[in-house]
Amino acid sequence: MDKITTIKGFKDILPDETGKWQYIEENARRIFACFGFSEIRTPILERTELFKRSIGESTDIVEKEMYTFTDRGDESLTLRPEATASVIRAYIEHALYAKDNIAKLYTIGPMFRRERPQKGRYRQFHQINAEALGIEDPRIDAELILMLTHFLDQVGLSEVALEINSLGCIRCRSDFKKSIVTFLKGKEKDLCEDCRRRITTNPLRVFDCKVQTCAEIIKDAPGLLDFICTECSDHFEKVKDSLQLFNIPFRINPKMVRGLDYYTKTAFEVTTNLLGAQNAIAGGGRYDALVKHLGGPDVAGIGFAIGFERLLALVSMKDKQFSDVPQLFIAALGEAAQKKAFVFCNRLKLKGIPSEMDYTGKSLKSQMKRADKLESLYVLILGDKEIAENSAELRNMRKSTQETVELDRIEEIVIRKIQEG
RNA sequence: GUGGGUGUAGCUCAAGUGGUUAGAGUGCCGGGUUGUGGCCCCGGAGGUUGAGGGUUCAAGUCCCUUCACUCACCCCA
Repeated sequence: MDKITTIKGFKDILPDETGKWQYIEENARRIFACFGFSEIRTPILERTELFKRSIGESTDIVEKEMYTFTDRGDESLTLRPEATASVIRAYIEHALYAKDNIAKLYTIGPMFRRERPQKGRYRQFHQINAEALGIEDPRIDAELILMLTHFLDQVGLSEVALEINSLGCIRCRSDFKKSIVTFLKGKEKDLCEDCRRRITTNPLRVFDCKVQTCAEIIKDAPGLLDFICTECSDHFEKVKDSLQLFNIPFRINPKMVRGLDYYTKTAFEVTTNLLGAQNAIAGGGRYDALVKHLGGPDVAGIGFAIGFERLLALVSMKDKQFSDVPQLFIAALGEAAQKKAFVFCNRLKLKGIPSEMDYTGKSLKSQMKRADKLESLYVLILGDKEIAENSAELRNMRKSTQETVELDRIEEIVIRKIQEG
């Protein structure tokens, strides 16, 4: 019989890792709440049309990376490859804009993309997303970036860089696209195969092609930042000014092009060089046309996504205690002692004191070993001798000290000891 | 989808050019102590060498096929 295993690119998150996951999540929740964000949870399965319309038909995600299937009859469904589309869908569907002009939302959960797995890339991966809807002011761009960098700093992430760019609005970007296509016309034969394809699919992508000859050619092309309209460039200036108010270091990367069609104006990425080929640990940007494009009101938006697994890989947390250890382990010897131990052990749990015992009736030595392995603070030794004398031995495992306590008062004594530390 | 690397005990890895019964560390279980953890000492369990086929007197080792993992390209978190 063959073993049944996880499918390619999917991972179990095992008990010794979940503490770290919770630590990251708790920090995100606390900090995001402080910035006025509320949690939203949306389904991981959506109608395929949602992603086609928001992310863009000709993007890699939609063209070849989605888990799409036909549900029984004829409806096409897709496991979400990213969160923003779902959040906006919910925002429109429940008319959240009618309750408040401004909505600040975050969500944490799994995303799915069917790519070849490699370091820092999985087919099921997790993201922490934040979206601010209804604010056009460039200060919110900076505030969101401030929240992101503050969060990364709080969870102990260093050696990361912030890169920003402006992609222009729908109008100036499409003008720019045209000028790039014109520029590349006639030079096709010197471009790599991918870039020849990009001319029709996504000409801006030629900018970050790693092939030497393509880089040479595109070097002389007009830059997006020189091309954007006054409104967009004004917006970008204000974002930069606001970032400087908080001394957030950033680098302008005019070649940064984001992979989703809906981005406009401000785009940003937090990168590292410690993760191999996957250098982006967080990315985001403004998407002022998306809400309307998905059938909602004409509302501005901006958001970011943090790659959970990539973040975890970078955060060193060896000094922190992530798992709860039992405060008391009861080593019981013999029938009568086990019965007493069982009652006592569970009474402590009901009082909120983590306690453990052994049900196998093994030797005291092996029970002590288990208590040690669990890193229990105290061990209560309860045997026939103690039962007969109406007492028990209470051992402090850290200090290796031990004392005899009255059996009738053990509950009270143990609780006091534990509270004293 | 394309290319490289790697598959041996739960985990990390050994086994010159093919050659007895595939080893070690760690972890697990037990003993050394009739009822006391860690350190130390001793013992035990645990393997279809990823799978299938081929060459050979003989394959963990060589050849073919296949699968898995992994890194990279593309793209992205």
